[in-house]
Amino acid sequence: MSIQYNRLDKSSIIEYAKRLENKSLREICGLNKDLGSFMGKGSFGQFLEKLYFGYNPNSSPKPDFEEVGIELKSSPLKYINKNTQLVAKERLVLNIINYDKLIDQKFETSDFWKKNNYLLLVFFLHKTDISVLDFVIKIVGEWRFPIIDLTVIQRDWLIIQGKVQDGIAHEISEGDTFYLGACTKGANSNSLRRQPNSALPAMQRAFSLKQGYLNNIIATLSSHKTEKYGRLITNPKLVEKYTIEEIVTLKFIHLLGLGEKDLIKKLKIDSSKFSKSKNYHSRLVKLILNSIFEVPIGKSVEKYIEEFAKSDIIIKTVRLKSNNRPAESTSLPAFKYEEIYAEEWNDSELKGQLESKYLFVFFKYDLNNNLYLESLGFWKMNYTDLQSANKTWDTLKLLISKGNIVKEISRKGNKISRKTTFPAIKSNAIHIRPHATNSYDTFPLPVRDKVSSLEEYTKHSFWFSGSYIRDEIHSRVLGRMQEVIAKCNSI
DNA sequence: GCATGATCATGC
DNA sequence: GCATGATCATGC
Repeated sequence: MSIQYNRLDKSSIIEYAKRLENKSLREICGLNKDLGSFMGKGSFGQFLEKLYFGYNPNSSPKPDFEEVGIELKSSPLKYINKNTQLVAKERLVLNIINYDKLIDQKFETSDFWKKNNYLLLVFFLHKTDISVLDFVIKIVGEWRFPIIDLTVIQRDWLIIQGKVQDGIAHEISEGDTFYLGACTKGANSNSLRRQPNSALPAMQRAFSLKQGYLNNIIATLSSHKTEKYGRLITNPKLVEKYTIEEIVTLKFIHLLGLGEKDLIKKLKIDSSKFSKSKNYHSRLVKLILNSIFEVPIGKSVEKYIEEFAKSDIIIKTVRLKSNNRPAESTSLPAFKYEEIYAEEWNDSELKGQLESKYLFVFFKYDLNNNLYLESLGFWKMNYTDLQSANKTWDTLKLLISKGNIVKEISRKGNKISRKTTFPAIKSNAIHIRPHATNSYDTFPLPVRDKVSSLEEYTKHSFWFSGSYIRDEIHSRVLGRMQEVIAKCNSI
């Protein structure tokens, strides 16, 4: 095929790219044979550049279409909600961070901004077991960051730069930031890099757009856009003055210390429909958030409030006893044994969950045993704890792959109770517990369990341990909230 | 009173 | 019918 566009003309490039929609590379490039190795994560992008746009993939710090400042990026999509909705399969990985150069840069003239301020995005539907040449391209469009997002992104960039300047590039986490992350690039010790201001090596990282942010881009570019969003940040002036964290905290100040019943009364919440549910307090918190942030009925605050959706915020509600110990540990969604068996830590679901940004809301029992709203705030797991979670995950994976799940079976009448070998609560940040409707609610095992001979086992999930919530999460959230309030009071 | 296994109400 | 976000129940 011939390549028909003009590198010096923006609209010619965009128009040419648009022709990809609803076609595969094989179709549009008229290929009738395979081209060797098509596996590997970046290969779609490489073929797109080489076969369709006719230039060789490079790792230049300049945009791909240098003359007009456009950077070409491709990224996989997947279907969710029973194949009705297309969403990003993963974050969008941008340029690799050069730690040495980053520390002296200004955002406006940084490598990140020079390369990525004007993106041409090609989203394709990912499928396993087919050649990348047959992936169907679903959405093509140009993207420039809206000014209101840019303040958040610039602040994110500064947070990442700050960690590198402080010699803690090895402690960077995606949970540090809202829209722009710094994700690891490469899976093993070959991916370690030198960092300035510290002798410790750091994982190689690249700037990336969070999955939630990408989903917002997808909804915006997609012609079927029906999603409506609400905003925390209603104008650029607000976000110049306050961070997202401060905006959320300030909205809550007048509710802190209020008892459950007062909150329900004050915000006119109807909690009667779920008063017997075990997730009562979580539901109550969601309704409180809906009321404060004016979320329409039937929508969730995580998906409706644009800033939460774009930064993949996970909301958790905890009841604290008067000694600050949580009444219960906090669960993550149930995992599939087969997935743990098949995945590596760096691509694991757990790592993704633990690198997220959380919004924790704490209720506490007063001396009369009444619950009141005590504190709230954003939290992300630190580097050391993430490493300890990695060990817990490794242990679990080993047990699953050896079929060493059940330690002991006991019977009482017709009730069977089983003890597992799974990592226990101890002093660990996370542990593993059942998470099922009952013990017959199971997921298949990749390897038959040796003791019980079971081929499927009660659903389990990872839990944040009670002592970890008290010592790490709650104390950080409370301290941070007090700092934020003090700072805002002084403005 | 904690650790651990078991289970629940509800929404989509 | 299952995922969700938890709490309940029991033994040590």
